[in-house]
Amino acid sequence: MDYSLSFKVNEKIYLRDPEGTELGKQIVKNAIDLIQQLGFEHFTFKKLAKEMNTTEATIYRYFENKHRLLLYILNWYWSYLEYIVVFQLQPLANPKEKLEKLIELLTHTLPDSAGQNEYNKNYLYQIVISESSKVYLVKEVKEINENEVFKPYKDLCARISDLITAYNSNYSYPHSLSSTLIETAHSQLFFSKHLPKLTDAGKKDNVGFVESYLKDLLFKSLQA
Amino acid sequence: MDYSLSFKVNEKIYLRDPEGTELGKQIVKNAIDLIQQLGFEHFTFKKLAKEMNTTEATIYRYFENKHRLLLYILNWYWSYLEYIVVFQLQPLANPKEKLEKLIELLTHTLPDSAGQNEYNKNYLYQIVISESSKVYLVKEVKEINENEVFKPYKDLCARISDLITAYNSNYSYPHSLSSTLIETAHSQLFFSKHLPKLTDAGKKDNVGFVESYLKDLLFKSLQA
DNA sequence: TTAATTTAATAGTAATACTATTATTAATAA
DNA sequence: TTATTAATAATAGTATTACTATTAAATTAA
Repeated sequence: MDYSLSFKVNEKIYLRDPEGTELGKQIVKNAIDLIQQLGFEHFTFKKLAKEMNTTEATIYRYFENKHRLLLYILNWYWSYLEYIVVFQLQPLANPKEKLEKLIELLTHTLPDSAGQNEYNKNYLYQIVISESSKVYLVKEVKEINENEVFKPYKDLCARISDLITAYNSNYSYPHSLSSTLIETAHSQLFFSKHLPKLTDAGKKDNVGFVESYLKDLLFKSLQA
Repeated sequence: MDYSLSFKVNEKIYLRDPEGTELGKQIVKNAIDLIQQLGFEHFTFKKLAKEMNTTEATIYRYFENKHRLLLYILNWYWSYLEYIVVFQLQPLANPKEKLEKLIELLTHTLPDSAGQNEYNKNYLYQIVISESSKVYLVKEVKEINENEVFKPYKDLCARISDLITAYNSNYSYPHSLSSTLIETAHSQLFFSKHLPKLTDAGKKDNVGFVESYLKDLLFKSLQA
């Protein structure tokens, strides 16, 4: 098995493949750092260019705009997460254990793998929590979706859906429950940190709290 | 009982109370129409001013920026929704009926009430679905939250939490479940319309689908 | 070695977000 | 009633952002 771990992100997302050049990889790496630092609204190509000692125009040759760059980063994340889910659940014996492990993966930073790419996984997960919904909550969602750029998210969702069905084949909402688990992991982590009154989290261990809450939600939903 | 239905929105949100003048009311009304039409990213004060035959600077005298204007609109929505929830559930006999009615309210456009204000409730609900998370998913959330501008959302959440506890006093996550129901109502409605593979919705009646899904999620979570 | 091609930088423009100043209108006091 | 003050809105800006056309430099191919 040829073990080259690279995720071919849908080429409709970029103008020029950032994986193809050193400069391209640096753009993505630095973008992850800067988006997490500034937030997506305050992130601009000019600031990114300055950070990298290059020019705005150079970045525009790789990505049409900052929305596409964010979409690229999230596609990479969703693809990587699906890969991790598949490989980390594979050795587990039964559907229940698989689902428990899944929740743990959904609520944590991506584990590092034998790593060519050197994206900061913690920053990446912060971006996923705070910025990911901004790639689809836009008026242009229809046109954007036409190029299959949300496929990795849908694939991940379908994968989780299969795990759910394996655990309880009578459950009627496996895809909705999958997307709810993903989205709720993010929103509850965000709320427990910034707007704790919207949760039941205590002062410490937000991650443990969200994990418990989601496991409760999941397994009660799947009770016969 | 003096039945003047006006929601005093936290005055930290605006520079000048839009309820205080005819022009102010028109700004909010037209903003709701235009944000729903263009999406928040493409909405600008210049476009709003043009729509109303006034100037950008005039709108800046009411709201510091478009984020504050969106926050104002959502505060109004959350306050109104809490009011509707209280009054529509009050006559219902038992906690189960109340929770069922709650889900119906969460998944539908606000009902019109004996109405001075003439905001378009359908547009308002579309904004809630597509734009509401953008008011808190920002780097400045801490500073923004310090002025209590998310209080109506927290109050609504606390109110729902009480209904949950009334139904099952042993449930450990009433606040988180409340915010999950609210957020999931929006995301599942959005997904079933624009990214249906993330849901189990059929071709028609998305609202009915989301309603069923949320009721299933809620009552299974609260099973003894 | 020259020509073709790729790549990146310069130098823009149009739109957006916001503000300082001035003009106009309305309210109040003399 | 008129003068003064205060409130309000419009004009005319600036700085930043988002994006592009053109040119220069570097690389590769003939």
